[in-house]
Amino acid sequence: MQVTVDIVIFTIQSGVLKVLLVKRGAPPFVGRFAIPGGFVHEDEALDQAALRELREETGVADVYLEQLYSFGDVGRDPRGRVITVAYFALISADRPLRADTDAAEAKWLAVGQLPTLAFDHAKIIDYALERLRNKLEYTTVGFQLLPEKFTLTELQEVYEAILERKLDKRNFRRKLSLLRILKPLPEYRRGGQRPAQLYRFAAARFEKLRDKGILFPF
Amino acid sequence: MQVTVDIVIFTIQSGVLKVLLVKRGAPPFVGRFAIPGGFVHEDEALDQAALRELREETGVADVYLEQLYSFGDVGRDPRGRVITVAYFALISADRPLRADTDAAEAKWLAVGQLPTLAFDHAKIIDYALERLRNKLEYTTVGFQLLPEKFTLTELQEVYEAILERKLDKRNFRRKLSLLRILKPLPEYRRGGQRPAQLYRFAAARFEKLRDKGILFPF
DNA sequence: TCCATTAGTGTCTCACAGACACTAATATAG
DNA sequence: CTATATTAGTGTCTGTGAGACACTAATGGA
Repeated sequence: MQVTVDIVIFTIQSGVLKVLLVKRGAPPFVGRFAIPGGFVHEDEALDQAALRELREETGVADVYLEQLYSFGDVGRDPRGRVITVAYFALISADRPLRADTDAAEAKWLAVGQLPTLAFDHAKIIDYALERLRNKLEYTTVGFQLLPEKFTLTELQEVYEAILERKLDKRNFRRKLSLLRILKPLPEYRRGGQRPAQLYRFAAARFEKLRDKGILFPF
Repeated sequence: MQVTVDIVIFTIQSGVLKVLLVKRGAPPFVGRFAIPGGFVHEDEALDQAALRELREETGVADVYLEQLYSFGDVGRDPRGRVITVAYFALISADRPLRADTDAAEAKWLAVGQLPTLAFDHAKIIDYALERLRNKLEYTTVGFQLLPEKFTLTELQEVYEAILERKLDKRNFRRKLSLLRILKPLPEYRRGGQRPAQLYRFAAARFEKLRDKGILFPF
């Protein structure tokens, strides 16, 4: 029995949630898009395998990565019995992928408009999306999709892109300020119209809140 | 690479949350308790393998069963590289296990007082417990641990056993009655002092609520 | 300097969570 | 048979947080 890891890698580009897909160059499913992944080596843990694949495909290392679910239907890979442990990862829009040999055929596609995918990867992405939407409501994963410094509007756009609905600006900001997990910086983002205050995520404060059982209310 | 499924099976006995464990008769970890499990066959899906193991170990079939997490550290099985897909199952207290050949050494142990377990099974149980506590708050898994007909006090005791804290009787009942997912039966449980009304779970109503995004508030 | 655009701010209402104490129905002991 | 112990069952009040809602502030560009 063979075991692979496959990784659903999300990012947000211009307010649209996208997944990283690679075009397959070898059978089966030649020419189809698939999520990046590969076989687990004999001497590496599952998480390590996922990290390795992520690094190989994107060149990035310190990203949010979490195991999603294992898919093991009998016919899911025409080559034989292959079980895959799916992961999902979030990377911020400001990190360009390295234009690598492997990644030559890698593309970011909007989750709303995916073509027919290889294997059962459509199902895996659906599952990842569901998990992402749920986690958004009680964790801080949303911040993983932003650069270190961001404006409140940018943060709100991340939530709106993932949840696929508009949020009220005043309510959104009120909730965030009650949580006290953002640190305002003495800097502003200029270039639009009125300059917007930049913030960074204060992870330490969040840890304390979570220990008290206070969750993230979106 | 070998793949197993392991199943954390919970039940509640006299108000105490228990896990089904089997004493190992063969190396490694002879004599230690482990959660039931076994190798995934070449021609069966993961879920099927879990169902089969569950049936073999307990003799019960239609129970709540859900994939938990996959554990694949390199050294977790001294026999070699074995990845396990862990499941968790809930069975109601009124279903006796068959006293089977396999189950000769099977025992229900309270989750609070477990001995040292084989493999990484302590970690797996911890993870299952966490999942169970979380799911209790937004799903109806609690009902899976009760027989078809039950009293409100019995239901509350299930919640208290899993969450390890006392709940207020009036608040508990008010919330349940607002959800309208219980159907009162024209029967009473006698034998204690004042007879208690019996209820059954009205699954159809719950589905509607969940579709509307209304969650389970405990 | 006027206008278009994006940033930023407060109140009110409603629903739900949690704290809290007594009455009702039966079983059992004397 | 009566008293007592035990478990079942019920309502109110208060505080917190979610969601609906509209205007002013600061800048860039025409």
